[in-house]
Amino acid sequence: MTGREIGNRDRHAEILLSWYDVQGRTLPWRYKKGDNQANPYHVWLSEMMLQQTTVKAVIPYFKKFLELWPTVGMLAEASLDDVLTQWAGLGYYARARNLHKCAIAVVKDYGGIFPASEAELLKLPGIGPYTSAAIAAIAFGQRAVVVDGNVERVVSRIFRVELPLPDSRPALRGYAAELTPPNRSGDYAQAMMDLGAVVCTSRSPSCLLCPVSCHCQALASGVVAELPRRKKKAAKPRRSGACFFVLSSDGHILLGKRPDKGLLAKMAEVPGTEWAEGTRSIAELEEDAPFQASWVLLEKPVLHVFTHFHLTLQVFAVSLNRKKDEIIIGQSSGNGKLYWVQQDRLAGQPLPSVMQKVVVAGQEHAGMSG
DNA sequence: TATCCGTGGTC
DNA sequence: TGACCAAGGAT
Repeated sequence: MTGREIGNRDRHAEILLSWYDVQGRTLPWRYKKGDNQANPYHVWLSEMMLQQTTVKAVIPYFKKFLELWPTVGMLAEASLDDVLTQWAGLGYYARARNLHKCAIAVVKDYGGIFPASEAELLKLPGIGPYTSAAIAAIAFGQRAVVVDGNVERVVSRIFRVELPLPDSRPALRGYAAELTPPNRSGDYAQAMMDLGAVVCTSRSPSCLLCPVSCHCQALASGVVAELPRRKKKAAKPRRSGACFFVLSSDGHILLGKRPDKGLLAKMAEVPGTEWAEGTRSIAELEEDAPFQASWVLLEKPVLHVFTHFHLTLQVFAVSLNRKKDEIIIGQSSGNGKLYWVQQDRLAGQPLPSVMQKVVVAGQEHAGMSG
């Protein structure tokens, strides 16, 4: 290590904080000029939503949650079903279940006041190493080493780390710790993440606009775009199944509730078959309908990509008279009873995006067939 | 340690 | 179209 590089490390935080003071983004969960400190509830809520999720996707959800539940105490008193409903579309629904669980724990164990230490925060549901460090630094001004995907990318470039992720994680964390200053820890953390989000991006980084480009070993070596390296991921398998869209003459749709654990746990669904690898015949799929009816197979299946598999969902549809037919009704995959929901009240249901697609497909079909 | 867990955008 | 990626955590 040369003397110049050591000197650069000392200057790194200083330069980055100056850049942040001018270039830092205005985001709904950041304290505004004139406020002393961010609101811990706002910081926590935003960090939970931002896990593996883009700022753009989070902003409308963050605002909606604050309007509905302005304090952690009010969120704790909400029903899990309401929280899931409002979270619907944002993905990774375990976050919403942990959000609710955590709010209850903060009220019960800490009198509704978030603990300020990284170690205490880490004990709470849904709060891991990244989120505990981020809250401690941003909400409580404590020195904490905040390492997210942005920081990993920035640091791997500054130090030209050739070892691929995730093997490089311990080394990247060590470098991040070296760079983290004792003061303005929260601003520094957000500055690093802003830098990663706006300048030191994964694709086509803007090195000409980078305030710390003179410290960047990857830039000096001409390998910025190649870092960080990552181990190749396995190809996603394909699964398929069917959904059964039932529309009543008085405008109700039949829904079920998913199991308490696993994929899309506790969310609402259009009842259907299991999602298995391989392709079953249409006739075979129809045998799994919740009841006998004149099912019509929609022309186009619903396609959806989950984290670890591709899904092709055949959609069967039927219209019937809810009162006259007094069905019949089978069970959802969650082993619960199916229930009717008015079409204009679907926003009150915790329907994940894949099921929103199914509903839209079914409604389009119903509209076309009169 | 490896796998599971959503979604939308980009190239 | 498909692969990759984004403010990770739980098991």
